[in-house]
Amino acid sequence: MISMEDVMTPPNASMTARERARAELTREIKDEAKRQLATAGADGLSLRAVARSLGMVSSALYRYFPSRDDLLTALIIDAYNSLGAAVEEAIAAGCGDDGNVTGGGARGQWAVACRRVRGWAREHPHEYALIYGSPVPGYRAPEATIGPASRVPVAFAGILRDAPGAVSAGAVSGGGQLGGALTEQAAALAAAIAADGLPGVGGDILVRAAIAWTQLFGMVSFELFGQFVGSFEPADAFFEHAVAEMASLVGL
Amino acid sequence: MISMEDVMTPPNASMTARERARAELTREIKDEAKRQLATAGADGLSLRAVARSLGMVSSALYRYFPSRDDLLTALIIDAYNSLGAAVEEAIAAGCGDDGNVTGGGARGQWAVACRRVRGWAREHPHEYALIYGSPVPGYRAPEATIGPASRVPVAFAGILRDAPGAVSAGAVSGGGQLGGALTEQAAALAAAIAADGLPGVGGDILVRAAIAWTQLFGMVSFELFGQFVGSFEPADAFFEHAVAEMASLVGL
DNA sequence: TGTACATCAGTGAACGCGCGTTCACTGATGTAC
DNA sequence: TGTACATCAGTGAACGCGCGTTCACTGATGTAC
Repeated sequence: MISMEDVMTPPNASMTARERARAELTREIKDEAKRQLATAGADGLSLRAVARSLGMVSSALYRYFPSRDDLLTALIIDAYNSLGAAVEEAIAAGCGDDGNVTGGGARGQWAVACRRVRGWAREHPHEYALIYGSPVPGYRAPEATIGPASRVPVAFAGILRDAPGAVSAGAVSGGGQLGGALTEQAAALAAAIAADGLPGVGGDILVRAAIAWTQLFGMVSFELFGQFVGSFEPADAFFEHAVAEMASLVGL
Repeated sequence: MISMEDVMTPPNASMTARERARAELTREIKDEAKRQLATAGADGLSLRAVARSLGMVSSALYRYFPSRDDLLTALIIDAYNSLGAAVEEAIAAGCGDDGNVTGGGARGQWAVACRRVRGWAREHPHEYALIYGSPVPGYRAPEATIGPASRVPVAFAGILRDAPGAVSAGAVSGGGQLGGALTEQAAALAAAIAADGLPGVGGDILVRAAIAWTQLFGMVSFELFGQFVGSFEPADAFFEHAVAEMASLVGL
């Protein structure tokens, strides 16, 4: 069996030549696989084609990934982490995709985070499709993807938590108080997040973060998957407008 | 070549036996193909497997669809039309998925339309993935899909148009006036729609409809594609809450 | 420092599979007179 | 109403292709003494 460390470990001075070669080739295999996603999609990802591009024989890949699905899983985890890190860094730097400094404050952070998500998606459309597109039939994402997948929503919740006046913002403009079932789900989720070491996020904030999060990814998916063709394409102006509207909706 | 009429024509009394058989088998092929989408996804859709299930030899399908891509196109058009009709009917009837009559008015219509979209998607998850999921690599949707694809957004725009006070609602809560580029795109789109025979929809309304539309499909996609696992699942309560919030956002 | 053994990476052949599409064909259905 | 011909539906064999995965193997790298 091949452990997660094989997939994650970066090259390191204290490694043997064998270990260094292994880490490097593992990365090269994933890089080539990502390149192939672009032309064939997740379904068409072929171990044989990857091996061919790397000048290896296809059976050699089984030294690195025990099956095609494990390679897919590694790509999915990489994609979530890449997007998550990009968003976290953008929020921390308070800097947009285009280099524009957007005035501080939670509303500015919100805009910056949205732009970074869109920017990342446009830079890596096939990795985006891999994680936010239709599921690959017959493939079930293992537990290990859950953590990386939550980085973006958690980052969004963080923006809302740090917003002035967030604590008392139980009721948003139009929806009134949360319903009973939703309150329970949100509280359970807040507890789970607190147990993971990120306390201080109220359930109502999580609900608003989820609304913002779904809206944002709805827009990005529509743009990337071609639903805007013939209407709001290019989507830049629409995106900026919608981001501003959503900021107001979630109380920023 | 096989024309679109072959794909669309329903059985009819004035047809010859041959024509009736052809219409019926065309439908059966599509039905079986839809069933297979569920297990294999769009990429895995196989002419041979469809033929096998129908007790035919694979080459016989070429009498009905000139290639696998043409069959896919027919399925996509069917799916758009099925969803579009469901939403239009729900709005006209003012009745929700669950049979609840939601009080009249634009806000009630909005909720009913949203529930119907979600309901249809949950009833036909694989057809939903076909039209709103990641694009099938190597497949380019032909022009013929554009009309059916626009039925839902047009229906949403219709709700907003008929809302009291819609005409003067140029500025929504948080975003202020539309930017220049967005105003132009919206105006062009409004003109295109008017030319198609559905006049009276202002550009600002189209922008709001698009915001609502992306939010709605973002939620439905997240639910169907598994992004809510471990948080707002089941998504019913969250969905209802978000729909109410969005109604306010778009001025209903 | 040098040797003996264990571990690992990569090879090449093979297995068994399913796919889309073409083509010459047979037999049934439709049409024109 | 009956016959002659044209059109169409479905068959079965074949082409050429690529895939994931297994397995016994060779040679290089690492480790323990």
